[in-house]
Amino acid sequence: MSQPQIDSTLDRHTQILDAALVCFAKRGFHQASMHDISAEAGISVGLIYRYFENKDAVISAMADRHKNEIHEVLERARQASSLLESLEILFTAHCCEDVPQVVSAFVVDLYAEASRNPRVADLVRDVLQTAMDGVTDLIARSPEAESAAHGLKPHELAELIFAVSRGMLMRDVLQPQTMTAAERRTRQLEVTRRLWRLLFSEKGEPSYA
Amino acid sequence: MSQPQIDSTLDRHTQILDAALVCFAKRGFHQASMHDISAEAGISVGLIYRYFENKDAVISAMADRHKNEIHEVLERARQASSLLESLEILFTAHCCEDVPQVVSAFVVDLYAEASRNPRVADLVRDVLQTAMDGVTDLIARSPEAESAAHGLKPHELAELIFAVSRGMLMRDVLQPQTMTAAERRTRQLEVTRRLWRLLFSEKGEPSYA
DNA sequence: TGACAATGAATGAACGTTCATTCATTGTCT
DNA sequence: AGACAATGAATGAACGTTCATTCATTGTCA
Repeated sequence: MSQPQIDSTLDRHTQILDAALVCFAKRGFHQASMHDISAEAGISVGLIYRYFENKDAVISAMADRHKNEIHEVLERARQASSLLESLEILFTAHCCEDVPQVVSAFVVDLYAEASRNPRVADLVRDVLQTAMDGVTDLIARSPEAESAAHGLKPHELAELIFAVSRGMLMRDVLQPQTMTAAERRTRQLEVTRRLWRLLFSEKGEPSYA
Repeated sequence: MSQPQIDSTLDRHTQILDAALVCFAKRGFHQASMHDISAEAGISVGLIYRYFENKDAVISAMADRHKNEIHEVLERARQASSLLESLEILFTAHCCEDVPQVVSAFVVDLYAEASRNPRVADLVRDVLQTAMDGVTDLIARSPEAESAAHGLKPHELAELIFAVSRGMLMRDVLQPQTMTAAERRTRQLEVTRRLWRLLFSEKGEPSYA
């Protein structure tokens, strides 16, 4: 009744993008065809073009949505009660079972695309900068970080943290598809805790609070 | 004179693969056409098919060559006189100015490809495992690693090191193309030294030998 | 209310293009 | 001449994109 048009339009958009995410993760941006996406979404090809100008626009919209999702993850990380917990949220965001917020294969593809598409590169750089600023801030405010950290500045630590995060994401795409989201999550958490121990625990001191 | 056939065949192979690397890095595996590659190599399309069964075979051969290059890098790292130097070699291998041994965009693409092509995934996993075993060994033998390392085992340290390495590689593809190899190298080295400081230096102790 | 007009979401066959691949032909040696 | 390297026009499949057409829904009259 209320805004039936706008609602259904938004639904169509997300419906198409959801389908696109599946297809892109499965076949990659340029191997996934518009027919694949329409089939996955259960609609006709032509209808996609009512909502997106062309295939590039679908890719751009996906990238934009990714940006928003990263911001949400960052917001959740910011509200965590400890720095370790924040890191755990950041490192495991891409292996959620429910809404596949961030799918590893998609992100790796996104970076690959960024390497040759300046528009995508700008967007990814922007997302990264925002997220890194957020974590830098998180570290600067954190009591744990003060004592440890080997004399490294917060932004230097953030840079390392994000490097590890991206690196684990890349590692994740090599995992056989049989691995469940829960198993991936466990692996990620192990590495996160090791990194945390390295970054913020006193030498020799056991790191469990 | 001596083995003119085998020699020229080998040359053609590397000539085609060199061209393919340029094209793949520039456009990606599936956007780079066989015509692009033939033009880059300065030969005809048909000739590629004399040396490679099809496009997939070119991609596989590229992956194989990447494997060998990684092995060479690892060998160089192994012969370094200190662990720090080894790490520096591993982290900067992809921003060589001369022979572009490992090009960031290509490797990111390789991982993207691995996420959907099991053959490529097996190969990349294998390369990674070998390299990580090598570094684990390097760490285990290193005198620096004994005292520090926060109680982490060598293979856990190696895992972190490779995560950072991959993460920096991903970061590298976001750098504007205007950045020279030397500038990239400098950036990489900065991060490498920070990581090293974190991993192996005594708390508070300045890390320059 | 019931008949009819208008709308625009949705379809999918068709179009032009691009691409991987083939192969008849040409060039280049000994 | 014979053998092999190399060419690039030709082929057909697959792709992104378009658009004439359908039809359920909504609005408008009597």
